[in-house]
Amino acid sequence: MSQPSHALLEPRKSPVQARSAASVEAILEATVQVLLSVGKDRLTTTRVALRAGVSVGTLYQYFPNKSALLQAALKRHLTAVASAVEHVCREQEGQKLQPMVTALITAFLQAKMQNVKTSVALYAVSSDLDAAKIVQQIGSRSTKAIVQMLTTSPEPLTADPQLIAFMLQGLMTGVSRKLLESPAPEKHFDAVRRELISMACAYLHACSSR
Amino acid sequence: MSQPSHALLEPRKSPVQARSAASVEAILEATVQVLLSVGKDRLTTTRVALRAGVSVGTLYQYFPNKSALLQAALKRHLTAVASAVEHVCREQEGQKLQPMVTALITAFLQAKMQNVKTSVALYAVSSDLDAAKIVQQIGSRSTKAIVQMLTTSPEPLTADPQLIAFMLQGLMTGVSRKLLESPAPEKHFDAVRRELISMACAYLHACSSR
DNA sequence: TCATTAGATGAAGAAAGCTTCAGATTAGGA
DNA sequence: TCCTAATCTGAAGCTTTCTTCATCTAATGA
Repeated sequence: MSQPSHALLEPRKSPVQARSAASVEAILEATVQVLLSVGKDRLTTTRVALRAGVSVGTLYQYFPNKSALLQAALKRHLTAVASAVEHVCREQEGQKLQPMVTALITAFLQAKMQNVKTSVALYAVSSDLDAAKIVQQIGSRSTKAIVQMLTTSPEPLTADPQLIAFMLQGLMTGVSRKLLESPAPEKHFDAVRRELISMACAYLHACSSR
Repeated sequence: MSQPSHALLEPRKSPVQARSAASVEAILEATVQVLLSVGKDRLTTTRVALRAGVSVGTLYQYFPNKSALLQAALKRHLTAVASAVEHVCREQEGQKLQPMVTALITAFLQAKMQNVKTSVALYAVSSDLDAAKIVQQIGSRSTKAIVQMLTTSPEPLTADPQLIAFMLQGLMTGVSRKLLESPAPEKHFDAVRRELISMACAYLHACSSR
């Protein structure tokens, strides 16, 4: 009688004992693994539970349905990336533009490459109707942070910071996605990072002297 | 006895009479509409057939299964975009870098915005295991065209053209996707296009004088 | 006109997956 | 130690969806 079920996608139960927290963790981890090995279409709750080493019943104790499970996994990953971005942005406030974007891009890429497989696996989830909202929602956290950072730079910007942040995000997500989905992401990581920084710097330079 | 079914995803039958060609067209169109209205997860072959104004049986006369249907719809759209890109690239051979990318970006965006809804709807399909292969396959057509175009410019490039093409594609797809998934794509279309060109030009400028 | 081929239909078989729930097991505290 | 609450289990019901195929209708050409 604690909560009327107004939010159908929230966890049904919060872990109290240590073992249940471990179950939730295992389930989320297994979700990514299954996603990666068989794809979203052939992902079944039973399969996830099996891989997690628990029974389906346990899974449904913490996630009201399959969709919620996928969204939870996605949210977890996106939040990690957004936090990383917010962190550098705060750190770089007041700096000049070039070091700013260099730090931003480095941090973003690192967060994505931290667990390449997770990132790739979750692309399949992210384009789903409801999931897209989550992506935008959490993505806007990054936008805000970037805008805030940009406005603290001593170098004046001629274009709308909001627009610049939009472009930078588009650039980073687009390029990193292409990289992650390429045959050997690690191999070209450094070269791509360099180019990414080079492009962003060139762009910002143009923005601050137009 | 015409063809042994070696390719499970190819159409079962090729339209001979006009009405069947119309059916195929209607089915493909309906696929996108259903995708858009209820999302990939709730897309059923029956629903698509209903929307197309044909029976399920007819659908299965031309597509061996649901997956093939989705892939066909995706392929159709990607091919159109790739063709547009190839076309401008050929057209711009020998030009200077700046007009090149300006034309490239303009053509790419136009192809995507031609039918905004189709593009958005198909994002949900594109991230699926098998579909990802198609995306890469057709995407590489564009890469080749861009590389080819770049190498014909009189301005010398210091970086690997392959890498530059990669970056440009990442930039264009990333930004256009963000735009398409935003609340009002048309509204910011022009501003984004300008920035896109600005960024690409700044980048290429850096590439040709480093 | 009529035979033959192309195309369309949709009820129904079969499979697959989601989700539940009644009962078993484990942990924590009195 | 023993009771209570937390957690786990997995067989099975229920629903949904895919896909087939026997049959009907429309077009083509001789």
